[in-house]
Amino acid sequence: MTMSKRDTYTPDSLLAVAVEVFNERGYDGTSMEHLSRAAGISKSSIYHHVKGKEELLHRAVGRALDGLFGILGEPGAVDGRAIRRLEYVTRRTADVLMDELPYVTLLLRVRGNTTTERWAMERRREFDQRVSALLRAAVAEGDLRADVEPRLATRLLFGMINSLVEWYRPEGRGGVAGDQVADAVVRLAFDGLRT
Amino acid sequence: MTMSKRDTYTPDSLLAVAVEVFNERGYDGTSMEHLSRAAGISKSSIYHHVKGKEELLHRAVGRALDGLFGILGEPGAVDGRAIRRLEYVTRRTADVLMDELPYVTLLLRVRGNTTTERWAMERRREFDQRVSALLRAAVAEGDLRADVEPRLATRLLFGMINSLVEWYRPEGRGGVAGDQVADAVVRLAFDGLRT
DNA sequence: AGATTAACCGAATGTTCGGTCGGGACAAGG
DNA sequence: CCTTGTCCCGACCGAACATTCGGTTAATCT
Repeated sequence: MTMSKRDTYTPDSLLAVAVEVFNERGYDGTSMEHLSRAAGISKSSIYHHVKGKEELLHRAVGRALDGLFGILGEPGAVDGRAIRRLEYVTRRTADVLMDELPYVTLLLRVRGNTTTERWAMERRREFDQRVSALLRAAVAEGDLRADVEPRLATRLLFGMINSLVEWYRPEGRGGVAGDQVADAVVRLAFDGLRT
Repeated sequence: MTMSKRDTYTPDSLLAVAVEVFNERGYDGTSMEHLSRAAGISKSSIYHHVKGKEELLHRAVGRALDGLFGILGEPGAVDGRAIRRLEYVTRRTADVLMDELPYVTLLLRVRGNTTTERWAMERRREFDQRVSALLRAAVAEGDLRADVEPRLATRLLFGMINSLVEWYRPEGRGGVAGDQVADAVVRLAFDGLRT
């Protein structure tokens, strides 16, 4: 049987706490003191698990980016007609956003003040470009409206999806199920609000 | 003829500089030192024009909120069928976002750490609720799809519009004209991407 | 039992923060 | 040309900041 070890922090479990605080107060607005209080250990103990504040940020945005880029390798994003692949990526991006909500939230808010933040922004732009290419392909195949510039359409599409991090809260009281949210995203994005 | 006065800052012209820096580095990530360098005057001189960092934030978000609430009083937002009013508000919100870009950008990024930020968040929620009511009315009149929860639809709609602040840059090189952007927003929101 | 080590802490480090203070330059009005 | 008020500066302050350090505790290993 499994031994019950002392209840202690790992870099990852500490990360989970830190990311919550980062999202509440903003990365720059969060002090190590805030983190220590939220984690229930002293400020100096945090440095036993991670090198510093920026390592926590790096781990968080790295995890978010892994989730997003993972989508692009899935069969549904690789095979089939472009519009179907775009629909798939749209839905799965919404899924990943909700599954990895705090990590992606942090990713979408970095402003480029540190090396880590600039790296995150660059990788994120890369992801956007991959999706933009998909959208252009779908326009070329005649399945998407051609009267809106593809880059503009991509940005508005992501704007809609990414806004999830501003208001979506998992299940529980008053929370809509993730499936319904993802459905709504795909429906509105492709067919619009009108009857 | 008019006298040529000394070239000097007013609270408002200083605000314009400050808001740019706030948006680049984030409010918390911006020090008074950063502001002074960007404005070309010393840190202490800033305090001659404004009471402090937070007053700059307050002025900025106040201006953004005035712009947004102004829309709700315009004839196009008051008279006519609900779907037309919603379309009007959607387009005008996009317009205001682009006209007052740096100020609205700051508004959409506050996280609630200070009194000013919490006040801004509350007034913003108020605006969202006014639009949400409009959307519900349009659903009741049968002009909008009923298979997506109105609150959810409102959030996704705003998500799309508000994303403007993340990428729209006025005219100039590589910048699309504001009119075309607003057109695209309304078209995608109401009729979707599909052909 | 004794040695090792991961997990932790309180106190202190140097740095940067938002903000203050006393004074200097300079235009306008007398 | 001398006051007055505006605009600005360098020097400074206490507080808060991220990080380091020397040492303590308590599991685990031999």
